[in-house]
Amino acid sequence: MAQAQKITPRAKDFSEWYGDVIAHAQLADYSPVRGCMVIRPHGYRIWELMQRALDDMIRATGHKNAYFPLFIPMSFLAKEAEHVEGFAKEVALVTHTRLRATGKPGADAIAVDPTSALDEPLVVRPTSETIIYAMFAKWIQSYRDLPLLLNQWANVVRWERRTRLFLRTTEFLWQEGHTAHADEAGAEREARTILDLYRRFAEDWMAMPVITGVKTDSERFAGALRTYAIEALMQDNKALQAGTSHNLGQNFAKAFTVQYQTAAGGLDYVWNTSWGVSTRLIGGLIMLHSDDNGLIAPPRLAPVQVAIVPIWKSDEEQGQVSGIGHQVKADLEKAGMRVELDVRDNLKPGAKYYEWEALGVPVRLEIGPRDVAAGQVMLARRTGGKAPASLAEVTTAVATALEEIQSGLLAAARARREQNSIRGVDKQTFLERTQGAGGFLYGGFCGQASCEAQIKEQTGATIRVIPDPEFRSPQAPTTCMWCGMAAVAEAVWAQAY
RNA sequence: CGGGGCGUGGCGCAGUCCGGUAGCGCGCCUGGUUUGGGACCAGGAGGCCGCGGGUUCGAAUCCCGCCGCCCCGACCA
Repeated sequence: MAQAQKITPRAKDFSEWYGDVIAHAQLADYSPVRGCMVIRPHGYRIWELMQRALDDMIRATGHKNAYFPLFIPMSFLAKEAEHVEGFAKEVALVTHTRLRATGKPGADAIAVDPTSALDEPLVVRPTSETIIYAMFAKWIQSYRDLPLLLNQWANVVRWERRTRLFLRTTEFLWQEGHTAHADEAGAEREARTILDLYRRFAEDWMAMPVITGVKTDSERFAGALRTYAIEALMQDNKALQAGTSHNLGQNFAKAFTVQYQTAAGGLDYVWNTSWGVSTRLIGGLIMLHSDDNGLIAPPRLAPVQVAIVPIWKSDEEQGQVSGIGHQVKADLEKAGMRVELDVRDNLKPGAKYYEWEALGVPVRLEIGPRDVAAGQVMLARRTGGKAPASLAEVTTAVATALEEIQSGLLAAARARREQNSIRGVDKQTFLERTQGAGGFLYGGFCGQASCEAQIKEQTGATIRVIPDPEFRSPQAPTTCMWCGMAAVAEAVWAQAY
């Protein structure tokens, strides 16, 4: 019996499983350049669906899209002290503009033309604060120009030492929002609005429950006053920072002289925010929902929501079930669903099932002669379960299934997260969990950076966030779970991607 | 940058210890029979054995040098 290459089970090796799922679901492939990936059509479609939903939400909150250049003068990066510090070690530089033929054979046939050296090297953007605020300085004169609310969809490059498909690639796609406000309250409100937007997107579209909160200084964005984040817990009990929203204060405004005249006639610096989510979200989606049979895509972001597999023996049956398949496909598409009809005749139905499962398709409809006779189709859910559905009401049945799968995935992920969250940890429990099962560990924090650093060094766990009130434990911890000194806040620790 | 693996048809691997001119499974192509959970038969296509040197009558295999990739850590969306 022919068997396709199997996906490594999660329990055996989570990393291998992750890579296998991506390969089997045809989401991405390794590129010839180390650390870069090719996003294949099935993976890119997920990104497009994410983009569409997020873009609608970003517009609905008053933001406009723009596009800033890939190249940034190197000197710009130096203008904000913390910012350089944070990114200097991972930027790609353009130093020359030409190659020349050498007349040598093979790989030596071309070489950098030394006469083409740039006077000032260009940085390939690792993020766009510097170039955007340089432009803001030109565009903002008066309080009447504020707030300025922009977003861009772009690629950025960070020369990370170690990469991982979707989670940390040298080049990645993202959206980065950049705004300017007249006062601190405006910037703070904006940073919070976006954090909430990200949270809604994660939960409503990705079926990914997140906890929100503020980062400690050590995890703060380079150049920001405060960094807020949404954090999700993956199936292996490691945390994923899924999105960040920064209140930049006046740091960049001062570095790039972004000033405006106040209503009273004075001159003041603007308050900025920046925020982003990236193709990393796709990695989160994979690690959150998928199983040993491959991807499980939440219906709202599934490139294919319904796969129809006709089953036949004779030519006559083939014509019949295919005909009904086409009809069902048309009906579902009319209802706005993304549908594929699998009429390939070189594969048995079972082989097709495995394929569509690996691709993460939430609902599969099987139509065979027996179903035709009974006026029904078989509706199989990627998350488990198979039942007949009347042909007359198949659209409703599928729509219901998709909604239930979507909400079921969110509920399951939330239950798993809560099961793997421990509140009120003491040092002993903390050590046990970080060496073993992992998960979100809630406990008191003294606020000392040195304590935080020691915990990281000894356990690999970091404070993911100081959680927002909604996520805090009913009883606030009074002492630091590590050093025993008075706690200034409750923190959520985890080992993270 | 440290640690561990690995580079052999598209993919996954065997062959390497003990040199003799490349093999298996999947996939692919053609034809036929099949089709309710990964079909079968027959015929076929496809390989600078990572790269460069060396030893040898002869190198995937031995020696020297290089390069690359994946996984694990330190750094990060």
